[in-house]
Amino acid sequence: MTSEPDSALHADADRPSRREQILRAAAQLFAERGSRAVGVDDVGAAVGVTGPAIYRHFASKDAMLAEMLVRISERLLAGGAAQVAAAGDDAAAQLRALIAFQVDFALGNPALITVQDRDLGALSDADARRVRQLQRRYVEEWVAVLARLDPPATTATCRARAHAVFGLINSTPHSAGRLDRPAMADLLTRMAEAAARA
Amino acid sequence: MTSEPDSALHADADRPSRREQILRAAAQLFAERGSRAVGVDDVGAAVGVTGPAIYRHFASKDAMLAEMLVRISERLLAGGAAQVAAAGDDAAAQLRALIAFQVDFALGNPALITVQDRDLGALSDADARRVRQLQRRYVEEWVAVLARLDPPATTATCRARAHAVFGLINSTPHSAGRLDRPAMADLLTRMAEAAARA
DNA sequence: CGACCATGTGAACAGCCGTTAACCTCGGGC
DNA sequence: GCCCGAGGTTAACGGCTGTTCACATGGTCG
Repeated sequence: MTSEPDSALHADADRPSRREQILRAAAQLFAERGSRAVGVDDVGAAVGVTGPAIYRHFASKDAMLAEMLVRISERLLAGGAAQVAAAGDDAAAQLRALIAFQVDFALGNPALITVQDRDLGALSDADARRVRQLQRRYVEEWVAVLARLDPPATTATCRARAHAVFGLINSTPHSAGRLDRPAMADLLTRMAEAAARA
Repeated sequence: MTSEPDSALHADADRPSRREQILRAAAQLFAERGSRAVGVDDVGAAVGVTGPAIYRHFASKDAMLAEMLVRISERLLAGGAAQVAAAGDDAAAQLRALIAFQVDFALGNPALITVQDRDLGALSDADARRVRQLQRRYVEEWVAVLARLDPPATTATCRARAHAVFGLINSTPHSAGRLDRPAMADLLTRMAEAAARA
């Protein structure tokens, strides 16, 4: 499930493997219409192939979605941890780093953000558990930083704060387009920092 | 489509009409699993009837969803406009009123909030247009207030700000439970006000 | 050269689910 | 007392769609 010779070798190459093409196209379609409303034929057509060809690369449509969501969660968790580690011991700097990271991710991968919190429910119990665990660990990264910034606050409060900030930043996909990316990044960053301390 | 003798007469009575029961149960189920993953039989079972009985009250499953979303949008728009009107001429007070209103709505109707932005895509083009128009008018309510509070800001910026604040407040459903409602309301209100001006 | 594996195709299957049809029942007005 | 409409029920249809199957093809390696 975790080891894929393909993706390790040329995942983001100029000519990504069919597998990667499919995952990307599927993410886009899932974000637009919802995973349940997208047929296997649609995904195939998006990469110039018929529907059943998908099964040469994935065990099932659900497996596709599962891999997609697990990857996102892993990228977020790894990235978040890295940001905190790289920001030194200053909690304020850590928060800024986390926010910048999340803003960048959300603006750079609107489709993934959308799918992640819309289609989590479509996963099998086992897969959903796995994704939720990764998400929780990512949230804990934030909670730890927020707790250091506001010691008297309870953990529950910090968690709620973190979720609210996610909501703020991840709202991007719903309002995309009107502002160019740098301006949007700037605005979201300022808003998130203000909200995180309120 | 808009006139319903039933709902006008005893919509929120102690014993709501079957229609209302169905709409409520459906909202709950749709929020939990997504409208596409919920069967007509599930909705029926939730109110103690069989699936096809639904068709005595709604033309189709889609019509159910449509009515649900239109109603939410209308409630938000009407409520928002009322809040602004009642807050007098002070833009800051208007913003506070809008935030309090949205926070209250989100905490009081988490299922509706979830369904509204997850299942909009499942509507027919005509219905989707109608809902989006109502939503846009509600957003404009916010944009007008935000513009008065920060005159140099462009309309696009204000719109982005409004969407971000919605994201912040509406994140509630995803993090519900850990904090009791008054505490959550307080936290979200403070965060939203801080974010709206950043 | 020949065998093989990866990849793709079109056809067919199977199950789910929205919707309809035909039939029941009960409470209330002429 | 009878009729009728509102609201339910069960059974059945029909389409959509995930998945599988049998078969083609083309590059690669022995």
